[in-house]
Amino acid sequence: MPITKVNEDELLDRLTEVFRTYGYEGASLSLISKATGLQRASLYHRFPGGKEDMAKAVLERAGQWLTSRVLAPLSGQGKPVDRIRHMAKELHAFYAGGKHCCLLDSLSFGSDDNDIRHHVQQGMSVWVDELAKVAREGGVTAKKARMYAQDAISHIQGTLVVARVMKDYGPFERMLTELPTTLLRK
Amino acid sequence: MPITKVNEDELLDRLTEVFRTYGYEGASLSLISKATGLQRASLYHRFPGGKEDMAKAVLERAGQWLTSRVLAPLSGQGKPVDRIRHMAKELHAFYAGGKHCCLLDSLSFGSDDNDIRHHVQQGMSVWVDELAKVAREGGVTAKKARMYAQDAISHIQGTLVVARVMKDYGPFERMLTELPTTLLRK
DNA sequence: GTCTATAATAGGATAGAC
DNA sequence: GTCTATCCTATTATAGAC
Repeated sequence: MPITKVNEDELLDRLTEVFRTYGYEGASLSLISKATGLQRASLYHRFPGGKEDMAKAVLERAGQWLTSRVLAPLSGQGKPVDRIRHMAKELHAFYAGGKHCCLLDSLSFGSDDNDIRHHVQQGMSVWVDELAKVAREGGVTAKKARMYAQDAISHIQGTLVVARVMKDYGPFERMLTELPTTLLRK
Repeated sequence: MPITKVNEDELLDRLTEVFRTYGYEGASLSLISKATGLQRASLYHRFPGGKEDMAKAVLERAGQWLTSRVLAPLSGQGKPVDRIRHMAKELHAFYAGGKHCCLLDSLSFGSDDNDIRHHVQQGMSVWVDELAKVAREGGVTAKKARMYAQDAISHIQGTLVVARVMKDYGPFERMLTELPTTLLRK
């Protein structure tokens, strides 16, 4: 007999799914309630701050995932090219081959000065920095490394937009394949 | 003495601004009313179908803009490389150097089977096709031309996401500069 | 920890005067 | 064509029982 109807991990999975798909404003408590199987009041028990708390928890968890599964290996042992290949494999799983949107996209609409957007910016910033670092270790000059890192994030985000709009996952797959080469080109 | 408080063009400009920034769900009638200076009832007089009508009109107009200012010159006279350069210049203006989001991104969230998303897909599809055409004319094989066109759209969308999140417009600018080369590379 | 019930507010949309 | 006033519904949020 479980103490909670749905455990923390599964709850956050389902919350993530809703925020990814509908964006912050589109993710109504009705949708969230349906997706999680919990009534409004139960959701407020878990997230006293309401929807904003939920979105922050979702972002926090995605950040942890990125850090442990992608960024840590990226700054770890082995040849830079192999570490980038590893990242590509992890990203393929994370975004379900392009079928999942990126929270950094779906949660970055709305007014400039909101708390969620600050979290989003932080997440993307860390990612760019780590990518630039591995490119430098691969022999790319500091200036180019930063540009390539930004371009890589741009390409990831862009192919995910195309995937969502066109239901064409080819560009995303291709981008991942080419990532080791494009990030380390001289 | 004007018959209308705001003319059609300016009205659509302001509607575009709101939908771009806040997305479909985030664009409440209160926000729209404030941004346009028109009361709810006046908006319904102009757009009997309500918010959905407004979003469709905004997409329609953006599509016309794209067609006349970008796609027509793209399939016009002159060397392919010059036509692409021209597109880059127009896109720079259209997206205000990266400061404006793309409607194809902000309006593509939500449930799969909604009318708006179909319009969005249509718009992106035409754009990809035209880009592929000019790449072919530039001597790129049909298969590669399609891939390069998808990549170009991906890169445009991705740099706009990065611009929105990071407030860094460098990647967008760079992408436009490199567009003629990347689209026509052998 | 989850529920039903309910309050309070914001959202989309309409009627009718000017 | 625009307005004020109003309606209905959906949304966020809370109270209190179990």
